[in-house]
Amino acid sequence: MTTDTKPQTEQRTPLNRERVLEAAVAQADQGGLAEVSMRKLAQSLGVEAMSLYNHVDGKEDVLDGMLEIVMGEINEAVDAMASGGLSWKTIMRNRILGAREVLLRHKWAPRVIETRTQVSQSMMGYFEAILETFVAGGFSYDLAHHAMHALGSRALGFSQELFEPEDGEEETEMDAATIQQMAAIYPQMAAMLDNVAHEGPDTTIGWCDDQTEFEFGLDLILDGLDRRLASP
Amino acid sequence: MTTDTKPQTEQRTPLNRERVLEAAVAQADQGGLAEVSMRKLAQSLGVEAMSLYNHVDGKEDVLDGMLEIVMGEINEAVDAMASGGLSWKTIMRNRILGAREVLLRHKWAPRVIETRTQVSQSMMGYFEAILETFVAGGFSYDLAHHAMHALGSRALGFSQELFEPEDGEEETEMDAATIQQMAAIYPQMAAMLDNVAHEGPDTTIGWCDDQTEFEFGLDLILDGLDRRLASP
DNA sequence: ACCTGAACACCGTTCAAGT
DNA sequence: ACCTGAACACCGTTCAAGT
Repeated sequence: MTTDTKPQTEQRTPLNRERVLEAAVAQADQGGLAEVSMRKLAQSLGVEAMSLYNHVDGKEDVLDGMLEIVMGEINEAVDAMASGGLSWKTIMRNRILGAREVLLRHKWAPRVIETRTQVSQSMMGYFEAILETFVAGGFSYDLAHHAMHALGSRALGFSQELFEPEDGEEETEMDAATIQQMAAIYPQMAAMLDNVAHEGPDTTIGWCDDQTEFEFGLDLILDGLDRRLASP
Repeated sequence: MTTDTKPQTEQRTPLNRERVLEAAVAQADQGGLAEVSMRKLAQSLGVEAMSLYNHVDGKEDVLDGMLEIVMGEINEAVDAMASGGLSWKTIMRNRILGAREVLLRHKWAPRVIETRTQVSQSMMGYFEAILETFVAGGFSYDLAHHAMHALGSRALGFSQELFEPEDGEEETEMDAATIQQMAAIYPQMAAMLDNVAHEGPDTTIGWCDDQTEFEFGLDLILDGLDRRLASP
């Protein structure tokens, strides 16, 4: 090993925190959160699981770090949107829909956010910017506070969908027999499904346009806030 | 063993699905979801983990069953509230706040709901009743559909709180130094915290009245729906 | 300074064996 | 019919040992 040629095991970049976290994000983006175990993550980096502990404090630290990357992307995408001349409502809408676009690239992120026990720096930064927008729009701190609670996870671009199949899962197709059976027990549900389904191309439980529904709910809240701002 | 006296190992009730699920709910209510592993659950029933598989299909089936119990409680508490003469908005509000009360007794339930891949019978029943209320209130199926998406998890009585510490965790107390340090980086956040904190008794991150905030957000949405109903 | 192997204390689950 | 012990394939993590 006195030559300059590569040894048979190529490990020129000697692994560091950043590379570990980027690998974790890539892994989760591709195969879901289940693919991010210390062992599988190490394997994807060509190393043993125990080596990761030299660069990272443990599994929780990996998840924290993954979110830092995502929040970084969000803040980057969203800070450009606070251009002057627009109403607080437009700025807020753009910001939140911008955050949503980033989260759609990292579908695992909401589930990780929900399990954090500490608010991270970058998340605080995001909410500071949100709050700035409210205050600049004339909100009292009290109303701004209510507003942030009312938005909840919608501020970050996601909402709890209760009928959504898991990421990898396929949507449950419904044949005519199933629908008829359902109609007997849940007549209103069946009628609504029938009504909405006929507007779309196919008859599935996943018949909803997530983007449309997200914007409907968001606008409902923003309009509501606008009204309380006008007449407190 | 020909006598009628108890044998030394008392196992007169010979274990069944219902008892397993009830034990699981009790376990989770008391010690959190982490206490519901097949092994620990079995131990609390005085039995080996493998015995559970005689009454239950596996861990996922246990979680499904636990939710069935919770949804049963919700439906029971809530069905009494559809009394005639009240506006759809009042009925809906009472229903949802009723569901919320049940979920406050089972803090683990939202996290389980989020991980379900199939919509259960009792959950469908709940949403059927919600939908009935909308329809009886004059909603088109289209608007009712939007409304249910807009409510999201709020329909069941919970909303994604992003700054909430984990159930067992203690709230992060903030001393004057921390607040001052925070004020430098997040001035708006600090100002809002300061403003809201002075209304309450103590200076903590958990300074928010969850019930008040939940109702604020809920009313924002219900009022918004009312307006779209009046002028479509 | 970084990586590793063996080990520990947990998971959920299967399967053959007991009564 | 119900329960069990041993085993399998996974977790996250610690610790002493290697280079």
